[in-house]
Amino acid sequence: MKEYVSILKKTKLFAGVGEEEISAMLSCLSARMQIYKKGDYVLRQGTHLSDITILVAGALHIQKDDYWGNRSILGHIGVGEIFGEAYVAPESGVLINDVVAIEDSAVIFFDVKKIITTCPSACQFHTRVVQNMFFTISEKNKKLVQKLDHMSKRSTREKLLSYLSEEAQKQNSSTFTIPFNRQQLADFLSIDRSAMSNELSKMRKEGLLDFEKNCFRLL
Amino acid sequence: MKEYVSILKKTKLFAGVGEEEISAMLSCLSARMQIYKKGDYVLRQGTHLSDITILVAGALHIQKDDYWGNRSILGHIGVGEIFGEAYVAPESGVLINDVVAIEDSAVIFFDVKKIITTCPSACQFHTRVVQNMFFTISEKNKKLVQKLDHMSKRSTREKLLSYLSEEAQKQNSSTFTIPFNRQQLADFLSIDRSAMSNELSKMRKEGLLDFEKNCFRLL
DNA sequence: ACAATACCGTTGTATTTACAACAGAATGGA
DNA sequence: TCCATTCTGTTGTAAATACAACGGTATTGT
Repeated sequence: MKEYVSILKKTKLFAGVGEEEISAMLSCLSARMQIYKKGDYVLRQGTHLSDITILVAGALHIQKDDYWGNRSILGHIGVGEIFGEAYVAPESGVLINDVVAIEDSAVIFFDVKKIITTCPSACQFHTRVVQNMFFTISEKNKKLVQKLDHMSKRSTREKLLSYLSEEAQKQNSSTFTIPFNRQQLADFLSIDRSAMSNELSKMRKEGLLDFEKNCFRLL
Repeated sequence: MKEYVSILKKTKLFAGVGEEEISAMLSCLSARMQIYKKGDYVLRQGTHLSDITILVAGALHIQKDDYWGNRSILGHIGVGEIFGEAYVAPESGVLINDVVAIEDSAVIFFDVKKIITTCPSACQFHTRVVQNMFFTISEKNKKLVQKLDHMSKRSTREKLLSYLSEEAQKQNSSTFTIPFNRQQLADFLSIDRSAMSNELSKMRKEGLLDFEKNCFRLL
């Protein structure tokens, strides 16, 4: 786990906390790490989770497959992001999505109860981490609201533009890359892949945008 | 504000805290209350918010209207529920939705920073409230994930069944009422009202469910 | 009590989307 | 390098949805 402390230091969860304090807290909070190969399930729908988790290497998708194999992707988790935050409350029930490694990945699990019930004055930086976690979950919340905003659009084109605009804004550039291939983007926006490809082509013809692979530019 | 302490006592945010402690905390946290008439805007898209808010009377909708007057409803807030939790983080930006009173309502605003930065040992129950708020935001998070689950369904029928099933489960009964009229339900699920009415009728004919006004029964 | 308004279901038509199939390009492994 | 696999854009058709319009029924306010 030691090798990832420098990664943790850069995350929002540990913002303002030094590497040594992080190391100390890892044992104090009885954190455990797990390695996954591309394609492995990190968490499975229907199971319980009482940990908060943070990705320190690789990338994950939070997704769900129905009976007919139709997949819908709830979100993409990059290095430094947390997940499982919707299930920290007691009686929050079971997971309603799978979490899958789309690259070789490493995940650290923290016992949530230890984080929030241990007296914050125990470690000097504990208070800070509690605050950070608070804000992180709130940000996550906003992300979900934004995704709902895309999904509430009625047409394929509107959904695409809504999502791409947000990415451009988030990456602070009209040229940006997205963490999805075509099928994944379609599954993320809950639209048909071929219809989406079609719409992208039309928009390119109309001069609204340009793209190559997963790199896009809004015009 | 005094008259709503008994309401606050029943909320998840103040679970485990007595009425007297709540009264004490209200001033300690410099809470302020605001009254709204049906139809009033509680919060407006594009503005900043650094408070966490709790509804103590009435009902609210979190919604958004586009240029053409098409409305989409993100969520319904009932008495005891919090809102604005997605914007407590510093630099979380401006609101992307309006919050509107759909009945005469009363809202209490708390300064988030005071809640989480004041030393939790100051008031005996402060720690408890911080934990409660933590869990409440997490639950809110789960709610959003569930709504995304409905919205990711491809057809009108699937969206309806997904939503109605969740309501039945939440209210622990196959007979239940929903807090929306038809137009609002359509705006909530991002589908066409007439198509929805049509689909509901079909499902009733098929014996899948029954309904009258906003009272439904799954069969 | 009555008028005005809002709500709900229904229908028909135009538009959009889903689905299936395919070919060329890119990618990855042996 | 070559073969198998995946990824992407395109097309045509079937199916679903959006939109507009309408009448009947509640609801509201005066």
